This record gives sequence, structure tokens and C-alpha cells, in this order.
Amino acid sequence: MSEQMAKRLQEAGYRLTAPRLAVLQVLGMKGEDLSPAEVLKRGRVIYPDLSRATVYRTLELLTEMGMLRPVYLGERGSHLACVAEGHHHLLCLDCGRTIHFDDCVLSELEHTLAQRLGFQIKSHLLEFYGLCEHCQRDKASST
Amino acid sequence: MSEQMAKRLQEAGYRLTAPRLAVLQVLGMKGEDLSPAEVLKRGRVIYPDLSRATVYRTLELLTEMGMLRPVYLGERGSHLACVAEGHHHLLCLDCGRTIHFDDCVLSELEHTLAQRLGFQIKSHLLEFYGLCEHCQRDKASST
DNA sequence: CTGATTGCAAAAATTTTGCAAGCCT
DNA sequence: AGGCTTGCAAAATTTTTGCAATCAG
Repeated sequence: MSEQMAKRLQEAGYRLTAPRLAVLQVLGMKGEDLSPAEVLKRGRVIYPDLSRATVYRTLELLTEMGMLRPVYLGERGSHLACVAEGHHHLLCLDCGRTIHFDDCVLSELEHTLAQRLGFQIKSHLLEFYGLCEHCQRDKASST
Repeated sequence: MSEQMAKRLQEAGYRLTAPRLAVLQVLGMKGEDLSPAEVLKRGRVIYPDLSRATVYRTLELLTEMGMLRPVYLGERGSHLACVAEGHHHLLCLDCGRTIHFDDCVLSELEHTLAQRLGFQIKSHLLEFYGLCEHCQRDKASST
């Protein structure tokens, strides 16, 4: 996972430094969405001298290269997710719980859009917003 | 558009004040994605005393109520879009250009997920990431 | 009236940047 | 060796908060 990102960085002419590898390792670790602050904290476990600036610079770089993307998770501040393939989740607007799912019915649409608009599509993000089972019940009882 | 949001606010027990109405009007205006700073600027055209704090407070309120959502547009800082129905776009990772589209093949998936997970889905966000026609050409020529 | 809401300004948090030192290739 | 990268610390930007005054209902 992080190896692949490392490889892409290197192939694009960027250097593989210890700080960058630490960030990549953190990102590859859980495959989940982290804030820059969280990346810094975990990165420092791997490479204690890691600086906040480097985290931001690396995240920006990876985002530019399309390997990372911001994701909305209800919490404050930005969150980033590995792109890998598509990323799908439902977010409860009430309690903030997120549920990930894998069904992907988008490949057809992806293909259609790519053709129609001449776009080369690399990945996608699909988020549904609503109320989870639990919060629906809460709402109902408070009405 | 903004009338509907105003109505929902009022029904939820919030007061309709001039500052809030200004923010709603700005958001309803173009239906597009704005940063908080942009909302403030445009809001002040309508209500000159509008304060930045009120913009943030109102945006947060609307987001909590599910009428607004953050969207990634490649630029720095957060951007917000009216929820209305679904929101779909392609984002070029290279030049940042966004293309909106309307095809929505998600209602079926939405239904399936709602049933399977007991989620009450209110809206969704679908973003594709890739390279636009123009940037594909640039890449090719620089290789 | 009465308490929700506002603007202001200060505080906090987040992100960016300049620069000399250090490290990858 | 050469120049991309880094860490640091300061600067810029963005977001949050306390509080007295104001306003909607």
C-alpha cells in the first residue's frame, strides 16, 4: 500500500526521505481517514523528528498527485483518505457515525462520463448523508 | 430555495434574523459552492453589518441540519454546497477545473443501502477525480 | 418581555513560508 | 557534489469564543 505510493513518488522524480516514508506508512496503515494533526502524531511514532510542515507538504504533494483526497466526516478540520479505488460511505448527520460500504455501481456511469466528457477518471468519492437507524428513533421519540 | 431553508430553520425553532436571511440568500443565489469568506463578502452586500462569526455560526447550523455540506474543490479551505438534491461533479486533479453533471444512477443504490442498513438517506455527494481532456494532452506531451 | 442571536475583538487552531542545515541520488 | 527536503519558528489564515447589546417572537 504505502510501497505503491512510495514507488509513484519516486517515479515522479521525488525523493524518498525518512519523513515522507513515515507519512506514507501512516496513511497506508489503516486505510482510513485522518486529519493532518493525526498524521503528525502517528508519524512521529515512526520518525520522531517529523515536523508539522513536512506533514502538510507531503499531504499536499500526495493530493496533487491524486493519491489522497479530502473527505468530509462531520468533524471539524480536514480529513484525508487514501484514494486507492473508490471510497464510499454513509454519514449520519446527527451522531456523525460513518458506515462504509463496498457496492459500486458506478463503473458504468464512470465509463459514460469519461467518454462523453473526455475525462480520464482515476477514482471517486461517494457519500450519502442522512440519519442512521439509531438517530431516526431518537428523532421520532422527541417529536 | 432560500425560502425553503428559512422555513426549515423556523420550523426547527430558530429565529429568522436579518443576518441569517442574508446568508441564506447568498447560498440560495447561485446554488454553487462557496467558501465561508465568500459567503461573508456576498452577504455584506445584502446586510452590511454581517459578521464573520455569524457566517460561521449559520453555516454550522445549516450543516448540522443537513441543508449544507462541505465539498472538495481542489482549492484551499472549506467549501460548502447546498444540499438540495444530490451534487455531482468531476474534478481535474491537474488544473482544478470542475465539471458538474446531472446523471444520477444512484437512486437504486440509495434505496438498497437504506433498506440494508436502516439508514434514512437525505442526499449525496458524488465526486470523480481524474484528468480533464486538456490536462491529459499536456501530460502526454511532457512525457 | 425574554432568551436567542449578533457583532466585536481577542483567542485558538490550522496552514503556510523563509531559510539555513541536512540528506537522497 | 548538487539541489531537493527538512525542521524550526514566525507569519498568515481560518475558525471559535466570551460578552454585552439587540432583536424576533
